[in-house]
Amino acid sequence: MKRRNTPSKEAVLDLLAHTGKAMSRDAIEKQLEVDIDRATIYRVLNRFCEDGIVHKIVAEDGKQYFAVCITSDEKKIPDNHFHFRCTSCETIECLPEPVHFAVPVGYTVERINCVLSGICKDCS
Amino acid sequence: MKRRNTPSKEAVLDLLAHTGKAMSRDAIEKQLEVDIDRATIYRVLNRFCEDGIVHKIVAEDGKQYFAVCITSDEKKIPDNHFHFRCTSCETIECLPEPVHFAVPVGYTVERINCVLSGICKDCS
DNA sequence: TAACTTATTGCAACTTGTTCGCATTAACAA
DNA sequence: TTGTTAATGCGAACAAGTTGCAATAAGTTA
Repeated sequence: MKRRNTPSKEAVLDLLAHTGKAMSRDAIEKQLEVDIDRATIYRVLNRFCEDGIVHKIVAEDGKQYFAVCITSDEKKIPDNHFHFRCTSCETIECLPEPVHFAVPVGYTVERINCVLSGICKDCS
Repeated sequence: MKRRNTPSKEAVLDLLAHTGKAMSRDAIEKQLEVDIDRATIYRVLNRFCEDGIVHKIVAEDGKQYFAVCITSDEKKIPDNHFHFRCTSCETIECLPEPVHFAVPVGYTVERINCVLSGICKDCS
């Protein structure tokens, strides 16, 4: 199933690329000038995830947040990185800090979801 | 407000202590012989969290999981530790692996929520 | 042991995040 | 220009978690 370009996809991706932070569906919906349906936003975002254009983080509030993956050219953010969730301004950003871990023998890690939360530099 | 001992609290804590893993509310509810209301289970668990008896993890499925905190005597699990979620047997366990991280200046970390997911040794 | 205070429970209703079915619309290739 | 089918909007459905309230029961005090 080949992908098609639509105004919705473009608007969402533009927004994510500009803010640079990880955003929840309702944050995206609010910041968009155009009105896009809830379900559509989720579908667009999940498609981006499948295509490796954005990645999804689940914070301790149980909500999904989406952020663009940094392209390999200007790779400032490693594949496995920490995320920082500011409980004051309610934003989530990707930290350049890579996640190092080791698991006991026999365990296979397929995905990681690491979120540090607290107060960011702008709010402290 | 002083805490009271009730059969519900005891049953939930016993279960968590025995399995040693982090469990979701519905897993707890299913494994209990006694019938305890959804809301009650959440209230019991959240009270345990407040009292520092159990800790809460939010996995990438957006659900809350609760596990007993290891007491300081036999401290095998450090305060900040990784969690491993097996997507096959759907269990979450605390790993002895501590989480090491550094944040940019100006950031204050108050809580961490780190979950690795994949296949555990029993399922591989 | 009886009376009393209030933490705890069960129930039902509610909120919120996310997904799904389906008919309609619109990319884009032929 | 036409045809295929991916993408959308809408409403309903679903699930996790919370909340209000009246009823129950722990544990303290008399």
